[in-house]
Amino acid sequence: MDIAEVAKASGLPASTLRFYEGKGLIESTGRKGLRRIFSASVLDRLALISLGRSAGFSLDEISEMFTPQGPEINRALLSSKADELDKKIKELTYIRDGLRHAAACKSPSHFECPKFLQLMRIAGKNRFRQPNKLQSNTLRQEIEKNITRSKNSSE
Amino acid sequence: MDIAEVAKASGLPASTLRFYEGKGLIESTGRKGLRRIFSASVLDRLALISLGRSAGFSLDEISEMFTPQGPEINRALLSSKADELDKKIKELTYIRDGLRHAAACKSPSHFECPKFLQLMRIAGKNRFRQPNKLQSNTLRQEIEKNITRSKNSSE
DNA sequence: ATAAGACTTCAAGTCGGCTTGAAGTCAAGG
DNA sequence: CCTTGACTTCAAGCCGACTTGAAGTCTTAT
Repeated sequence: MDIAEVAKASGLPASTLRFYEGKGLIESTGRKGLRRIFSASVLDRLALISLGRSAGFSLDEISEMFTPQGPEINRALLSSKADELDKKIKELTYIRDGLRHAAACKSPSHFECPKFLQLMRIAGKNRFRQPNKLQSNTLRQEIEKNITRSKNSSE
Repeated sequence: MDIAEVAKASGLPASTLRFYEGKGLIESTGRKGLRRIFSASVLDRLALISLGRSAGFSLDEISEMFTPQGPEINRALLSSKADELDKKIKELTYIRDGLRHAAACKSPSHFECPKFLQLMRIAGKNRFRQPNKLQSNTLRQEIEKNITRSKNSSE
């Protein structure tokens, strides 16, 4: 497929596809003259990237998930990401309930509604000043530590 | 409280507080010389802003939730936001399950695992090329339409 | 053979959400 | 009183994720 076909099939502009290729997120299988040729499997990959983005992962994080440096790190990383998502889901659930309640509540100001405040407090637990980008360094380091540990213990 | 106290109590840097004030997200109750004075209630507000941010809302969206132009729009907006969150939560749940499965799955490549692909397909339903910022224009317009409609019908 | 038009590269621009820096003001303690 | 250091303003800078524009190359249809 050429880039226009991929663009159409994926819904992403060609500029984004080039950008992603530059970042190493996708690969073209070759060139015909200057023009990139993609295999259809790039569509799965793009779907996954899109999904990852919408789950709040950065492009760099997504490419980490894709490019396993060993067979294990990928799984560990994946499941750490799943845990992250799990926390996020719980948080969002509280916030959603808070919003729903606020929308229905008769209190003149939401700050005067104890139920709302409580939901917000639960939602805000152990999260204040969370960074813009998830600090995957820490995450990464943890995983690497684990792997090192398990390598060591198996030697 | 002066800005340093608010900063300490909220965990946000003073620069962010000034920035938020500039955006109209928070207000200082006065000045002492040049220095801003805040009332303690700004902390609730900041907690809410933080929460909203972590729910993925932009500062502009958050300020819309705060500044009701009528008594009704706020509730309608809030509950639209809750619906948005609900969709997001469902999506994230599928993605999380997908990641968990991928982490546990024996297939050499995730693309070869039918279960994973299926989860990803469900997660990806009706979402491809979702914008960076939620297009709250549309949302807003819808709400305004509703309000206009209900005003008209009640007149 | 040539012209249109789809592709290419690379640099620069955009947007949101802040942060940083320079230059100035002011309150409080010694 | 005067220094110090926490505050102030305003402009510019930064990061991620793209988009846009200019200038060039190729394919293809006539």
